[in-house]
Amino acid sequence: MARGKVQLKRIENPVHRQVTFCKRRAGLLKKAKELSVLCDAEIGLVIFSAHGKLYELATKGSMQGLIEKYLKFTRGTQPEAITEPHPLVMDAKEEANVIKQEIETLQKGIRYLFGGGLGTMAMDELQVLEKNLEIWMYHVRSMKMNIMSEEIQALRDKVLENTSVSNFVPLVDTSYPLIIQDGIFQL
Amino acid sequence: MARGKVQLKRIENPVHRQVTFCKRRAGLLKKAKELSVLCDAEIGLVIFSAHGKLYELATKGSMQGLIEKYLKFTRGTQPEAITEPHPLVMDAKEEANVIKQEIETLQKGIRYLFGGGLGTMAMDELQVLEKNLEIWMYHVRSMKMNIMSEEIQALRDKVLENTSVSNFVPLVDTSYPLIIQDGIFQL
DNA sequence: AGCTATTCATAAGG
DNA sequence: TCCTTATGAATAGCT
Repeated sequence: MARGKVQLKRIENPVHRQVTFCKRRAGLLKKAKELSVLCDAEIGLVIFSAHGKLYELATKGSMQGLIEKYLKFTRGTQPEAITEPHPLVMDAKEEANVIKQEIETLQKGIRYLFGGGLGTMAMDELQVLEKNLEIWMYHVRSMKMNIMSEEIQALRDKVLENTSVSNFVPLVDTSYPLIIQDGIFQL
Repeated sequence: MARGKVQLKRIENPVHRQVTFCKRRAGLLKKAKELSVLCDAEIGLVIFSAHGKLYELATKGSMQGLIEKYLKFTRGTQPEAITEPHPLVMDAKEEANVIKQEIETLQKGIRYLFGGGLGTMAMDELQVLEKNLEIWMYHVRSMKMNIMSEEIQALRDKVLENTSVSNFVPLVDTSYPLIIQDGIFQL
């Protein structure tokens, strides 16, 4: 474009990224409108910013109508799509929604760290993020303890090697697992 | 654009219109992809040609997922939005794929943050990760406390409004900062 | 938010 | 449809 060729990768500088997002978003929406008018096409454009804000455009009619048209169109193309709301499937869907929500919150949290406080998170989102951080912390500490207990075991073996007849009493009992089994916490 | 300024109206010549449609459609799709990559945005673009042919683009995940996200988003904004059972039953496989992709992105973010895979981390790396998690937790809790103290202040103002002569004694003193100033910890 | 130097997109023509 | 080219648009880097 201008004063420097663009790299086709995520712009790391948050300020640059935000500025570019504003400019290019405007450009994209304009182009979409132009194409629709010039060539008599029906266009729907949905943009979710990295911070979750929504920008949209629907030429000819509403986005709702366009979505329905799209779904009807793709139904015909993909005949194996499920058309029956099976109770079991619905349960799985529900669960998937919960997970998606959590992922979104986590992403927001990461972006908050990256962008240096650009995001504005609500209380409930913060609660989820905090809980997940605790879970991660648990994992990290589990791994640390794993490493430590392995090291202890190795040292102990060494000690036993050097004292064939040993009256060494371990300070820490590693015959039972020191840490809780991994996988108890699920994101 | 070139060799002649464009008129913002439907191109009457069908051949010209078709050619322009092809070119500009390609350009629009390209621009949408670029915006998504450069600015980390999630974009959905649907184009129905005048003859009813569909062209589409969904960055990050599937169009189905994006449509669901969009509808969820607009449900909250538009209370009078359609709440009738939408034919949006996505098959579980597709949904799982979307989620997996999101998780991958999330992991990428984490790996980027802490540099290195979680699976094969040495003790010193784990120490760094643990410390970063603590810092993150600090940020999250600071934000929570910010929100809470703001709420307390707002409630207090309300109470003072309603009791012109007040003998109300605050339980928490917010005349001094409740939380440590943000930005003390630096990644 | 504006400004300009550049790069990009593309209308017209072959 | 693809290539070329002249030219209008978009926009990156600054301020």
